[in-house]
Amino acid sequence: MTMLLTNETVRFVSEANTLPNRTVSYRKCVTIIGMERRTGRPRSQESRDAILLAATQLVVEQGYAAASIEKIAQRAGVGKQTIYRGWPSKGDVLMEALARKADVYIPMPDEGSWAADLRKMLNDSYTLARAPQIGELLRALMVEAQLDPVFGERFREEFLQRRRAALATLVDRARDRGDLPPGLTADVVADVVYGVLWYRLLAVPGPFDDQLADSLVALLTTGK
Amino acid sequence: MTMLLTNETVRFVSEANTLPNRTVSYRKCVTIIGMERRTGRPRSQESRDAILLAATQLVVEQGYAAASIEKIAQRAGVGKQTIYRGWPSKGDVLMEALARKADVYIPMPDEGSWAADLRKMLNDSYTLARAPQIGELLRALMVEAQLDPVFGERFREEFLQRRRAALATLVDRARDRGDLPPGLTADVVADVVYGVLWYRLLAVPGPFDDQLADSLVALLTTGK
Amino acid sequence: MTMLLTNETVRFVSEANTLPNRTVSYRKCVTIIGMERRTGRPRSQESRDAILLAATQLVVEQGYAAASIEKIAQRAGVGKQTIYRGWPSKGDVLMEALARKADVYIPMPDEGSWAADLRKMLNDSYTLARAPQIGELLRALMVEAQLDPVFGERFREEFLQRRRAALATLVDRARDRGDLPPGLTADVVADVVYGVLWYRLLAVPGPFDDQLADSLVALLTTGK
Amino acid sequence: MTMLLTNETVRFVSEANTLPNRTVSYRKCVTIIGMERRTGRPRSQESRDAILLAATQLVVEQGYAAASIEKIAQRAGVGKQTIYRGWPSKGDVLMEALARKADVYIPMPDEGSWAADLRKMLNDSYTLARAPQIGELLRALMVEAQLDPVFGERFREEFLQRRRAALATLVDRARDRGDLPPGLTADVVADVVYGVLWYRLLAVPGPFDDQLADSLVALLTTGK
DNA sequence: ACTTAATCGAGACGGTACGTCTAGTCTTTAC
DNA sequence: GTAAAGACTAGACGTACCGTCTCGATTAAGT
Repeated sequence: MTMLLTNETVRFVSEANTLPNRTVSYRKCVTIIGMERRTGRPRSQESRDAILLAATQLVVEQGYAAASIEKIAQRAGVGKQTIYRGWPSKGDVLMEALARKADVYIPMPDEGSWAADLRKMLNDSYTLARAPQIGELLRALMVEAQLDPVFGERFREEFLQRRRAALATLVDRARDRGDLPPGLTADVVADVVYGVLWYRLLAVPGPFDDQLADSLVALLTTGK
Repeated sequence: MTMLLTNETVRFVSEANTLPNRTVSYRKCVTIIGMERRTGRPRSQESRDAILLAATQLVVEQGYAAASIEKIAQRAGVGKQTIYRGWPSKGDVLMEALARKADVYIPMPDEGSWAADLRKMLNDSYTLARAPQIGELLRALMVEAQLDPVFGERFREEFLQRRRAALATLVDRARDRGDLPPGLTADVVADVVYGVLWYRLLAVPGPFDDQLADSLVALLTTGK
Repeated sequence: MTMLLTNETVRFVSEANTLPNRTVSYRKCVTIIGMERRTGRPRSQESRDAILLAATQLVVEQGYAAASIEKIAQRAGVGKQTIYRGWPSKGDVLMEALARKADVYIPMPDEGSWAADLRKMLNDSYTLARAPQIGELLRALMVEAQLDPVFGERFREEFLQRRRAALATLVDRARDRGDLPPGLTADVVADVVYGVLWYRLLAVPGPFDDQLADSLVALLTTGK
Repeated sequence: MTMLLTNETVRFVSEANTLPNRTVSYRKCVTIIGMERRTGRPRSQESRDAILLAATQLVVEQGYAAASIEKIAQRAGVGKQTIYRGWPSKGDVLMEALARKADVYIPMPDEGSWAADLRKMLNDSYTLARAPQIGELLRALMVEAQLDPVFGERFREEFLQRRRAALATLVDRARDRGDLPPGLTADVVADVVYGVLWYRLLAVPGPFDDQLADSLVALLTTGK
């Protein structure tokens, strides 16, 4: 069988097999799924790293508006084409940069009670978002998702929805334990938890404080 | 006959019998079709209106990324300078366009109880945001606030904070009535109400539904 | 009557009236043919001058291959768009630069005899081409004419043919005087005179010497 | 003795021994001068052929500007490196392509008289240049000689000077026979003959006609 | 048969330039 | 006396090539 593998097909394949949601070069993928390597010079991992580092630095130091492809390439000491070859859009660069930065493991606590689970989840998420580099990247990603609808779709599916799904798992577990306040659905919990997170990131300059987390826990653990 | 021929008029004339769908400055147009020409200066308000209309249309029809100052000016039949003269940034144009569109009066209901007040506030806000033109403008404003920090500051103060303040008034009134669940502060209420609103606007493509509003009311009216 | 006016038609009009063969902006053209001026900021003569100077310097100092639009703009302290606005191609920039340099008046001597006229014409032409800056520009123009066929057509019509025509005038006058060797046509004279000129410019690094001019005069004044 | 052989040294050697002026791979050269052959995979003659064919086709079909190394390699089904390995510049590829096409033997007629020799030489040269594929290649070579001075030097020495030398041989022979018009030197003859040839190729779109050849013969055979 | 070594196609690498678009400013003429 | 028109410098966009550099695979010659 002959088959033409592109980044697109690779991404599809990797998702179909529930692989990690990073943009994956076809080279790695074919290694993973056991096919032969492609010809030609392999993509440079050093260049990839330099690009992700440069993108992160620019966003953090000078803001998203200053993070042009041109400047990223220049700071990374890389040709522009190398960026276009590796990612379908600037947003995807940032999404992978964020994944690198915060190894984006989605916390799946099991602390024994809904209140403790929720508290842990909130702490993890808010601590992450409070880190300045992470916060800047998150804001940039949300902006890019609005400016580039195609990337926006990817961002929602690969980033936002996964976090909603993780929270839904906690909710399901709480419901099984009979721990969940009546009338609370996974969607509402996610809307409140992530709504407040993003709203504080984008709309209110101040940081998250523990008091806010306390209030949310109280809100979401109180039966009617 | 003396006649001022520009590339634009010429192209318009040549297309006049076929495809009149180009943007044409009204000034030239009225000359061609024989109406009285306007003289003097009282162009200002019409230009403002045309600019706000053009900005709204572009954002709604083609998305924020397509709404450049250049295109707004062209569609409005206006010089770019007229825009720069009237507003300090593109975000401010959009903010005024939104104000025109939704007459953005901030609802201050007094329905007799915290639950009813909150419900009314939620309904008003979410109905507004659900209107497609308004939603697009809001998304554009939040993007611009991230890209242009100076405008962002203005947007927070003049738009976001006012809405938080209005909600705070309701909370204060409820507290005075002894109606408010214990442990609930105006800030937490605002974070939840507007957090969910913006999160649904920016991060989740689906519309707000009444069920979500119900859940939020339940959440925010239940004592611990 | 409807009429479509473009820069191209304007150029045609200006040529139809045997105006100087410079690329002419429509603004100047309508002035020439008596129409009103256009609105908007006028094109900057200083920018035009800087562009032509920079182009000449780059061609002369670093050779034609180094004379990119980008470098010309940078050295001239000018936006690229200003170049694209003013000339349809890089070749046209060089053609105008040459016109500036050598005020490209086409010598039309009348020395009383075919031999003297020819000698004068040869001296003028070869002296011009021998000047290093002129020679480099001429070589660049001929290269560009090969690389860009559209410009090539313009170059042939507006530059090469005019010089052939001037020489033809001398030949006609000589024939009227009965001064011309039999069997010599204007085309053959032009092919020999300009053929040798361009061949020495492009193919033989050495300069033109007076001896060569002497030989050509002898050749073209001798009856069979 | 150990010696590092490169294409450059090989060319020097081959020229020092007045071998044919084709670009010669060192493999062939060392065979010629009797050294041991190196190991490794031999260069592919099929690739060389495909490259020359592709280059010729691209120049003829789409013009010189379209004949990039990248497109030549792609059309030939060849890696770019194979081209860079075989020729020092694009001009050299074209020079060999021309040699293949027109087997570029330089005609050395001996027709018994200066007039007949010259006529034969003119006919041969002009017939060749009139062939469309040859003409396009010649124009491309002259352009490349201007753009790439290093190749230009090679082109002048290996191509242009050889043709001048051949013509000079005819002139010498004529002078020996007492056949040459007085005052005519080999250089002047070459300047006129090849000047007209290249000028018609580069500057005048029309073809060479026999009448022009007649006129040149008349011009160059007439004593003062 | 096995090693050595240079070539092959392929294609990524850091760069430069292309021609277009927009930002925000500046300068005319028209009304 | 302001508006439209549009030119100005500046710089990013995404694409095409440049000449170089890996890759795995191929192809002889010399063990």
